[in-house]
Amino acid sequence: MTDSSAPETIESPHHLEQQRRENREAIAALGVHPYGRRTDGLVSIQEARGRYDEQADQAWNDTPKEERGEDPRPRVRVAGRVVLKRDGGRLIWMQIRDHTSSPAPKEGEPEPAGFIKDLQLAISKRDCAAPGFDIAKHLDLGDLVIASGPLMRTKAGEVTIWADTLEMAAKSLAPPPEKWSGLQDVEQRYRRRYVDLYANPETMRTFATRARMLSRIREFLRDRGYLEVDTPVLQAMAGGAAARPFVTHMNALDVDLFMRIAPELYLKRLIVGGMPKVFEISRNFRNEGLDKSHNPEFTSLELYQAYGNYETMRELTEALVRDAAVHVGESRGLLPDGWTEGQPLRLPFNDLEIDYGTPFRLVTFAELFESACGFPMSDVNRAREEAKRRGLKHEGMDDILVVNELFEEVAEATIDPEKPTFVFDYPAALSPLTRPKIDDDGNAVCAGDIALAERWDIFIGGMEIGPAYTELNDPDVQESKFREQLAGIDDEESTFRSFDDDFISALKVGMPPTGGMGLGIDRLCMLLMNQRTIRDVILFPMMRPEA
RNA sequence: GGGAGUGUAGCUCAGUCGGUAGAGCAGUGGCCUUUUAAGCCAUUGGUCCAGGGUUCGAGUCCCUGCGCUCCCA
Repeated sequence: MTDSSAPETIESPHHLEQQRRENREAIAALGVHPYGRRTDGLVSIQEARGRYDEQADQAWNDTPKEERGEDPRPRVRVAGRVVLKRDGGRLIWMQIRDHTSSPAPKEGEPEPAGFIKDLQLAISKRDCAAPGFDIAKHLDLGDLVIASGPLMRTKAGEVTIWADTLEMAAKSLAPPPEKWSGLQDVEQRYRRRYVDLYANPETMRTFATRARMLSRIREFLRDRGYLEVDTPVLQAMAGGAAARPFVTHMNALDVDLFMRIAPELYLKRLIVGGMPKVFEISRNFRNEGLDKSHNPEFTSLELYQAYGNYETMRELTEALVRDAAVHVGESRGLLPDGWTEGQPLRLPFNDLEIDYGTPFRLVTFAELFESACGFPMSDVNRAREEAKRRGLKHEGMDDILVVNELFEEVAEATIDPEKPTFVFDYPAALSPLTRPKIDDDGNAVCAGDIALAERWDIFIGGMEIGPAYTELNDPDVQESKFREQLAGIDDEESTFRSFDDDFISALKVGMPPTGGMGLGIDRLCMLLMNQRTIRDVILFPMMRPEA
């Protein structure tokens, strides 16, 4: 920075950054590199606290200074971000934070499960080796430091590293959020997640839990013999779901491609090829709106099992969701002591207490429709009247779409949100990739005139978490389903019907009877981690680009 | 798309009836070797989202636009 530009810099809104640059220079002038170096032997704050030895500390304190020999107190080396600093002249106190630690709860508030408090450092002019004390003098809140020394407890009872070395790990040039209230601005929390993560440790906990949940799901599936695979994100045809795709262009081949809206049609090709049990935890992309349960890119689990059906998938899904709930509940300290299979396991979600422990509820589409609407879904004329009365879309729409509209508006709302619920046997016309339901004699099963399909959807906490099918494996029926066009279908639904010639070819090779399911991972995270919006379980949610 | 709310210092927020822009934290300069959101003294820091209007005078009232949040579709 030249002298001529200095006045301008001081006038600029970044004068706080300028002051930090000056502190960086002061540290560099001590011969210390302000951005640190490789450091081995670090322990987390959680580990450091665990190593504190009360007896050794007592023994040391009880020994007169002149009789002291080897210091028996455990030594640790810890890295962290300076979140509080109290400069006491020749003794400087700091609190440092890492991914395991949090600020002390406000007065009167309880400590959350697994709470680990930020760690205190004492940097004494007398006891800390040069240039540690001089570094400490020039530290700003937000700087990253490495301290080592014995673990002791102060008069006030605070476990502390009485540092004998203090090293610089990185200078922070950005002014940190307010030390007590953290980063509150919702938009800034998403845009600057790197600040949110350290300033609001609850955010760190949420994403650590999400990662553990995903590991657990993979372990659960691996243990049951499912193979994790990767299928194309860039697809010439976006199939397998009803959604508007993102379009992109591939220069080398000069073709337009779509970002996948679902991996379904590729995973089924793998079943054709002879992989018996596959799953993919995939990022899908849907060019639609943003709201508290929709992000344009989102994570889902899709899974297929040869020689299974939608019942197989129900059993698996219930076990998987319960297993995830147990593990998340455990890590949040919400699992009742001595919990065993079959007992209620209630996890909070907003105002709800959702029970993942006892068997999930099973209900058919037709039953739910009739109990909510007061007449059977096969009475399509009443359905039309009812839709009209309620001001729902109905004109120019196929009967079955009117029934579906009514189901989504009226019947779904009657599902107990505190009780995970499988809704079975959707109308076949709504499920073009699903095998029609047949009885033991091979006859189509209908509700009145409406043919049913072997599909369920699972609802938890008022959200649809995922569907499952007995997969349609008859290439001729699949081909006619692709060609079938319903009147009044919207653009998104019509992508379901886009004709994938190669997929038909695959089915012609022969796909075994197969059960398949999909599960919205982000929504499952919202539920199990009690987060109100999908943006609180996605590290970098979609935001309008800044101007 | 509709409705409600909101936008003020780096951060968290006040700002009354329209009358010279405020606090806490952070920062800067001091004092302090057991502090706990340390404390004490002094102090820097503002395009009040943008544009227009009303008015002697607008952070405040009106209009338009933009951003963000929540609710509804």
